[in-house]
Amino acid sequence: MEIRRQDIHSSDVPVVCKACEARHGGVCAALSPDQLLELSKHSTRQRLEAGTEVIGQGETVTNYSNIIRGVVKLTKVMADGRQQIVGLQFAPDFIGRPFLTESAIAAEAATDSEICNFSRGVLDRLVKNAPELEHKLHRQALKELDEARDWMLTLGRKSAQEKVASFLYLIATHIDPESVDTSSFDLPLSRADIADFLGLTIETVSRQFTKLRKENVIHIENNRHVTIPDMDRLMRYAGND
Amino acid sequence: MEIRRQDIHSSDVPVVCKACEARHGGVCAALSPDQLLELSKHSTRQRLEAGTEVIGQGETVTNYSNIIRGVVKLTKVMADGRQQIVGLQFAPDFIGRPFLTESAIAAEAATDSEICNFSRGVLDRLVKNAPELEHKLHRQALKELDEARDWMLTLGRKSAQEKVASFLYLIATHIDPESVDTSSFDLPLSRADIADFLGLTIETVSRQFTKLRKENVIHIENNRHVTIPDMDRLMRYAGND
DNA sequence: GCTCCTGTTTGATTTTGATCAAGCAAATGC
DNA sequence: GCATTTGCTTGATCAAAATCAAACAGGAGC
Repeated sequence: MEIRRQDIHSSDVPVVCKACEARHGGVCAALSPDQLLELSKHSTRQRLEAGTEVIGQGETVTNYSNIIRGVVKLTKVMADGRQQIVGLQFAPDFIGRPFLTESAIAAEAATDSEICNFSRGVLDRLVKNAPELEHKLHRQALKELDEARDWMLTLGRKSAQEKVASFLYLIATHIDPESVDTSSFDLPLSRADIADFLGLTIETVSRQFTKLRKENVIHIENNRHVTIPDMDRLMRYAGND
Repeated sequence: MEIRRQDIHSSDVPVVCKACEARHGGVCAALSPDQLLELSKHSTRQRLEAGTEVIGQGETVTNYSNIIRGVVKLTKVMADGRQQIVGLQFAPDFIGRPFLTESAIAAEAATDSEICNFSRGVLDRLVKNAPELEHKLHRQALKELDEARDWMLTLGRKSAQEKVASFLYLIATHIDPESVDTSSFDLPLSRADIADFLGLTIETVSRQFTKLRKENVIHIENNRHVTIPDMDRLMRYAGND
C-alpha cells in the first residue's frame, strides 16, 4: 500500500490498474506492466449499491469487470418472471462472458459492492496476445463450472433443509476466505434472493431458518447475522459427508 | 481404418490423430501437425458399451478424451446414493477437467459410444505451448458453463412437465445437429437417467411422458423412439418463450 | 413354449413444499 | 408522534411430486 505506483516504475508506467489498483488478484494479476497500462486506460472503478444491475439478460456485453468488494449474483429469468440465481461471485472474481456478445444472464450487486470495469474490446485484444491472460480466464471459467455443477446436485436432489444448510455452508466458506473464523458472518442475500438461489419460496426458506435455529445448528441476530457453532454439524445437515 | 499408422509415419507426418482421425472436430482440431503427431503417440481409440464408466467421482484424472460417437453423462452422487446428472456430452465434446488431478464428477457412457483417449500429461504439456489449444479448451469450458446455468434454471424453477419437455427439446437439438430433421430421434437415456438429469423420480418422468403423449406433443415408439410433430409447441411446454 | 429379468407404466397414498393469508418488527416518511 | 412500507415469520390449506405397490411388456435364457 505504501508503495506508490510512480515509485516502482522505470519511465513512470503504472504497474497496477489505475481503477482497481490490482490489489484483488483479478485478471489484471495475469498482465504484464504495459498490458496493464493499456487496459488501465479503459478502466473505471465503480461503486454499486445493493440491487444495482451490472448487466441485464440479453444485453450486449461491452464491459467486463472484476469484483473488488462485495457479492454479485448472476440470475436468469423466465418469461413469466420465475427467477433463478445461477451463480454468486465474490471478490476477486471476474464478471463477463468472453467470446459472446450477448449476455445470457443478468448480473446484479447483491450487497453494496465495488467493481473495476474495463472495456471488452481492449481485454479481448489483450487475450489474443497474452496466453497467460487466457489461462487465467480459463481457470475462472472452470472454477465457475465446478461450482455450477455442485449446485446442480443441490437444486436437483436436496431437501429444503439440506438446501438452506448448503447455502449457509457456501456463504461461510466464501464470504471471507481470509478470515480465520468463518463461523460468524452477515448474509449477503435477502430471504428472497436465497429462495431464488435455492429454487424455493421465501416462506420455505424462512421456515427452514427457524428450524435450524431451534435445533441450534445456527444462531441468527437481526435477521442477517449468522453464527455457526459447529461447522461439521452444519455440513451434515447440508448432506455433505 | 485401412490407413495404417505405420504407413503414414516417419517422413510422411500424419495430420490426423491415429486414434480418432480428427474427423470429429475435437481438441485435435486446434493442433499443428507435429503436435498432433506427439499427442497421437499417446492416444487410443476406445469403444464403450452403454453403462461403461470413463472415470469415477474422486478418481485421479490420468486421461482426457474426445467423444467420437455417442452420449456421455456426467454425474455426481451423494453419500446416501442420490444422484444427479450434471451434464450431457455429445460428439465432439471434450471430457476432462484440466488443471485438477481429482475428478469431482463421474463420466459414464449413456449410449454405446466411441471415445479417443489421450494422455493427460502430454496434453497438459502441449497446452502450455499452444495458445490455440488452450483457447479451444477455454471455449469448451464456457459452453459447458452456459449449459450448466441453463439447466440450473430448469432444475430450480420448472415444473415436472416443463422439465421433461425441456429435456426432449435439449435432446432434439443436440443428438444430431447435422440432421435437417431433428424432430425424430432415439432417446439416449433411460427413464432412470432422465429422472437423474431432471431431479425427478422415474415414476414422475413416466407420467409426464404419458401426459405429453396424450396431448399429442410427442409420439413414442418402443419406449425409446420419439417424434416431435411441432417443435414450437414443445418449446412452449418447456417454458421457453 | 415358458420363466425370469429389466425397464416402464399405472394406481393409491403420503409427504413436501407452494400458495394464500395474517401478523410482526424495524426502518422510513410525514 | 403516527402511518406506511419493507422484509421476515407464522399459520392454514392445497397441490405437485415422492413414495409405496402392483402390473405389464419386451428380451434373454432355457
